[in-house]
Amino acid sequence: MVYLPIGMKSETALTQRGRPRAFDPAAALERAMHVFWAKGYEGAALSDLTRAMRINRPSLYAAFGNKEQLFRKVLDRYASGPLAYFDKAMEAPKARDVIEQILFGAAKMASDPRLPAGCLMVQGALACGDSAGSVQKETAARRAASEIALRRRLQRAKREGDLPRNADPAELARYVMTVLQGMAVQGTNGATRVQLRRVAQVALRVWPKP
Amino acid sequence: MVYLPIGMKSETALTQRGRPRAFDPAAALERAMHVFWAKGYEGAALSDLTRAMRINRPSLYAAFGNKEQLFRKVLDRYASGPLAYFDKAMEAPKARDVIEQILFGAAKMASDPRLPAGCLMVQGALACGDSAGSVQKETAARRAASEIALRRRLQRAKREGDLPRNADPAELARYVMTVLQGMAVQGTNGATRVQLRRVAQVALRVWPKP
DNA sequence: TTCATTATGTATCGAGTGGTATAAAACTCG
DNA sequence: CGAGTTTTATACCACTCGATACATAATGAA
Repeated sequence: MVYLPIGMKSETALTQRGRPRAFDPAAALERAMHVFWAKGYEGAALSDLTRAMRINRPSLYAAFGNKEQLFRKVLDRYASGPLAYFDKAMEAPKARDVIEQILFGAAKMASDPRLPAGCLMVQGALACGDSAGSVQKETAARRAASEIALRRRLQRAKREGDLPRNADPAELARYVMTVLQGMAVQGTNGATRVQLRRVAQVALRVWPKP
Repeated sequence: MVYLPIGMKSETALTQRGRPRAFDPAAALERAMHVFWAKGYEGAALSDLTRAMRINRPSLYAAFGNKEQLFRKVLDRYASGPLAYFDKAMEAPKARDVIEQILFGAAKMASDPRLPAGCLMVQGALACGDSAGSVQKETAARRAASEIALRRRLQRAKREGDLPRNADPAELARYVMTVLQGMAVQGTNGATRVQLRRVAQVALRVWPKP
């Protein structure tokens, strides 16, 4: 499971030396994601994490750094896993489809029975103490980045005549992100998939006809 | 500042005995609210609270019980203070005005420069560890209660012909709560008042004409 | 085998947590 | 003035937190 630096001479190439890992880092990271998702950064104690990941503390530190670095790796995994629907939706040809896929994707994810409720990017570190200020900024920055990406996508749609001339991409993007984040909160409150889908449908009524 | 039990005989009536309080409990509670609001329940350490409240630990425990009871008292204060716009909006005669006042009230509060960003009821205990499970349920229950109150108000509006016959009060109420909670998240991200007002205006476009 | 290397398991560290014991201080009542 | 009562301030408690030291186990290389 060791990734060889490419281009290394075969003479000095290190194969796997020392005692091999007894766990799968990807699976452990997935389990850590669930803990952070359910309890938040501060609410997730290292004992919670190691228990769920089925490794002990030194293994966690050797493989992932420390709690904060583990959380950042979890955020990456989250963005490329449960949140993948977002980037995928951006590739839809029509703006209306982009928004539909985003809203219904969020409704699906935030109420997936196999996953913790809500959204890690929202509830992972929304309000926390000073010691978690760094990860708080990180999640906020990622949320802001999603909004910017969506805004750019809507600006493109406007140039393409896919949105009416009086439409405002910035405020539409912010509106959609607001609904998304609200759906995350609703998810933690136990909202069902049907309920979230209906919220998405209502939210979609504001969409301008092209 | 002692509340006399009514009907007590004047002979045994206790006036203020013992050393008097050196602080104003209402002001201390207000300061505690700001700390919980900014840092969340778990992120607010007792040392943060006592420093902000300008009292020491035993005084806090004597006056407010413990951390959890203090948080519950803070929630009450929050509901009757910064969140008062919500109950007041429910008294508007027309459903459309109710929703407008709620959305613009939230935009105003979540971006008030004199207050922490966002909404205590959302970020106070959204995702947290097991030890905070009780307060987590409390904030979730209060959010749910607000949604029920709003739904009832819209049901009344429908009976009064203030909403079209095909309108669904339950899903409209859930939609409005979703936007509100999303605006709280946007507030923590530093959204300005103008930006939040625009979100409110966009959200209002879904409103059915009566 | 023997050595070097890496992972594991236990046990522990200092710091910070929520909460409290205790005694001095400040008041009212008699 | 005491006597009784309540608050304040200091110091401390047991516990949990994130993080690590250390010895052992398990592998590849020599």
